[in-house]
Amino acid sequence: MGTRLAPVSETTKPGSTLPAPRTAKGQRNRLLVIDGHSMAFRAFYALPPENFSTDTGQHTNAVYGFTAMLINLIKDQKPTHVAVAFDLDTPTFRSEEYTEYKAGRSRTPEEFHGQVDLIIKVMEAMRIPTISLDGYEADDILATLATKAAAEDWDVQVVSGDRDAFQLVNDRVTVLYPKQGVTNIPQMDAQAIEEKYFVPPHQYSDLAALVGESADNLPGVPGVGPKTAAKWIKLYGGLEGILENLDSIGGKVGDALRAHADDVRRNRRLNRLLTDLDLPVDLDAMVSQHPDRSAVEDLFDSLQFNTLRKRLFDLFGEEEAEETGDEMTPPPHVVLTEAAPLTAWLKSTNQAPAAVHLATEATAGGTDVTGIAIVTSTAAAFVPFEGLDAEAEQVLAHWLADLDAPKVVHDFKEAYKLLAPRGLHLAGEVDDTAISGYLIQPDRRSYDLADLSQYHLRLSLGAAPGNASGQLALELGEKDVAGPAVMRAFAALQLSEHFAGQLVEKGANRLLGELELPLSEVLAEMELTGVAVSVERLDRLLDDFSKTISTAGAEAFRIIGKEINLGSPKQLQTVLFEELGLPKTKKIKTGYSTDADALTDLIVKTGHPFLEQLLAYRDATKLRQTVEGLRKSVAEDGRIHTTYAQTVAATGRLSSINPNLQNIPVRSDEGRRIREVFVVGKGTDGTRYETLMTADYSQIEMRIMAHLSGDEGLISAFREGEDLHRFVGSHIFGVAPEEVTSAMRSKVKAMSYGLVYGLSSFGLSKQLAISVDEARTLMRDYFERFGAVRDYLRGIVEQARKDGYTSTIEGRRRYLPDLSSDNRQLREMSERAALNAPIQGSAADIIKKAMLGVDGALKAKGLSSRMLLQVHDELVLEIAEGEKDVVEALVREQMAGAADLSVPLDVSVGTGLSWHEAAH
DNA sequence: ATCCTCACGTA
DNA sequence: CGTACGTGAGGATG
Repeated sequence: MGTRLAPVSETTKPGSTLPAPRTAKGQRNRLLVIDGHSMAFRAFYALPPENFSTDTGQHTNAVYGFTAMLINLIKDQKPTHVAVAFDLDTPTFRSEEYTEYKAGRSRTPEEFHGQVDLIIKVMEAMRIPTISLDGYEADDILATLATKAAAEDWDVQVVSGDRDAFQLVNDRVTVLYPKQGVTNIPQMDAQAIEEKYFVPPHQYSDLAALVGESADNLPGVPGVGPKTAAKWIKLYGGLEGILENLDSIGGKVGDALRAHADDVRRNRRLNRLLTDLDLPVDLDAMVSQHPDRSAVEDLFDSLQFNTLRKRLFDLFGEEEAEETGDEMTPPPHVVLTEAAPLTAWLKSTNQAPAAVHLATEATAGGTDVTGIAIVTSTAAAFVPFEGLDAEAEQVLAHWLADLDAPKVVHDFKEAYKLLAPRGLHLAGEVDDTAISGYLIQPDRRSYDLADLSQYHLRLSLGAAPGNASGQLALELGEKDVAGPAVMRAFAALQLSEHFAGQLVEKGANRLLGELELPLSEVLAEMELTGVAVSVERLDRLLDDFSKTISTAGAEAFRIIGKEINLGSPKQLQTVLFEELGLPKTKKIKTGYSTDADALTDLIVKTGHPFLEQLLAYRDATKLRQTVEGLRKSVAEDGRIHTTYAQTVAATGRLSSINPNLQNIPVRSDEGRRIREVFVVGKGTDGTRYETLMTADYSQIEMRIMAHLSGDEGLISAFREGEDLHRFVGSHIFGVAPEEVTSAMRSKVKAMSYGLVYGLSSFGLSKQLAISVDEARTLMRDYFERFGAVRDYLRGIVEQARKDGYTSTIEGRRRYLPDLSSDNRQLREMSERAALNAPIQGSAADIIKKAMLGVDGALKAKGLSSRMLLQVHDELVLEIAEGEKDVVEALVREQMAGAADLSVPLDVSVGTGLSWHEAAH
């Protein structure tokens, strides 16, 4: 949405209604006005477009440079008022008088397109007015504003790359004229102009009329430069005097002047900036405001301006924190260390929802809990752990574990894990604001409490406790532990109330209460448990892979006759494409790709021996890297404790970090050896574990596709337990199932899975190394046989475009606003996401439900076996002695029963002493 | 120190 | 010109 304003016919308000020229602080107002197009162009040429583009191919170098410049200017100049003026593409009075005006400029480069609109959007998000006026140039707007503001005794800074602005300079007005790029913008005051052009600012336009301005395609008098022009101006008191005394100027330049006198008069008419336009915006509307946080978040997200976002928020952050409204403060808190008052306080909450936030402190070993803040809508308390008497701890422990004491926590799983080692069990969770925030907006970058509070509540929490400023306070012995923790608990409570309505509106309440919240405790337990590894095996693998690396590396160096860093794509590009002169591969941002696909291609084409060694080297380094990471992650207890991120994947999947146990190699033999290091653990409190068990869904995504599309063919294939790809292949190729060759089967398999991702015939052709024609025929035949699949896929996108979101079988939504973007790449990306989200997301729903079921069944039966890992469609369990059969039965039952689809959910189960052995 | 790009592992 | 992730190295930037 643009803010370009239509020309106005009414006169603007008289100057008397302008705001007082002085701010409350008694300082003079400072207006910063910017020539938008001119600075956008400067920024464009200062930064290489190829380094600034979004994933969708929109170039952003001008937007970036402009925004960075603006942030710097605001920081340095501290204006009280800001505005940006833009030219329109319509004719101006200048081009109407002189058709050649600004002609001869080279066409705007392709990469510049769209960037001015984006700059306007940025201005909107920053709450800076943008002004343009039909028939006039931005410079005229600047001149009018500068004149008005100066008349009110304001200071004015005009930012423009156009020298015509120099005529505006006076005691109050300076011009910031970029020398080079957009970082070096010297101030041009009267003195600077006089030094450079030998005339005072008010006569600069006289001089420019004589000399000419090539940027505007205004030719001057041949042979006359600034020095001559200045001499004449001085002599005759200005251009008027010169033109009156044309005849008395001698020499060749005198003749030239007489010959071009009309040009000079025209130049002077055109370069005079108008200072009396009727502008539709008052000066007081330009008062500097804080950016619209959420708009900036969203916009900078799509522009991928991560650094700038930080710089912008840093700039406004401090002030904003000061301005946090009084209504957004927690109730005053009491500090409770004794049992009686604690009991009384907890009782007085009357079982109203209480937000719980842990005060923590970073220690060498990790994070220590120092106390707990408990905040209800009417009261707040802080319970420090130090000095807490045993009885009080009992009271606290009881309350924390009380299912009837409803609690709001931000990141419940983390709190649960922090309390567990102290023997404290956290229960009664009614909301986790990280998760509810995620369900409402599943594609946010961060669900940090401070970010969410800022975004949803406009509440600034300030820096997280435990940073540098906290440290300083600690040294001074006055660290306030309770205050920040209470504040954060309060923020979580506010957020929870804020989210309640939205959750209902978005149909996410059940998903939260019945799936995600209970799951967070299950995940917490899995993370605490961890998975046992054999350090000996890890070390052996490290050795083996290192040997392969040295051999392959040495051989690679021998072949090319020198040593380079094989891990540097840049150096590889030089060797491959320049020195060895191999054929070019697919283009990437920084040149030509050296990825495995490209290298394999090159092997086929050239058979160069270096490539093979390089691939072997790459393989081995990747594997070693994985092993090294695992090695570093082994905890004291000999187990690896991953962390599951429950609010990261926009589709509803979990992700695994520190380390990622969801991407342990499985496809190659060498890679699979890594799965041998994950072993059954020893067990502790009397329980002995005998084996690992893996249980996975077979072809869950295709089954969901069959269910959602209702395709009779697919459904009956699954119901009859046929080999899906063979079945589909026989239909597409028109042969009996047993006549489907492995080549046919793999084509069909690729296509089936491709469909789930929104694969195009082009993509299919590339993946199968067949012609686009053949791929197209293949797809056509597929859809002919399985028409409901095509209808379903089409319907998904249509529905999502209409609703703005897709839904999974459990009602989990993914919002896809870009489905109606006019940027094709953006739109098509969203279309593919729309195809995939219901399927991937439904699979995520199903396995999450299954995990709750398995966990519940294990507990109900009093078994000691436990879940360790989840890898999207697979669960890994550690089986206690004698429990194998009963666990296998319950796992099958719970996993298969996690959803009621029109096709069965097949589960395959295996056991073994290592993850590798347990695979099947 | 911090950010981005490339490459590559999984489902 | 196939979705969803996380990690680490190199290299450019501050």
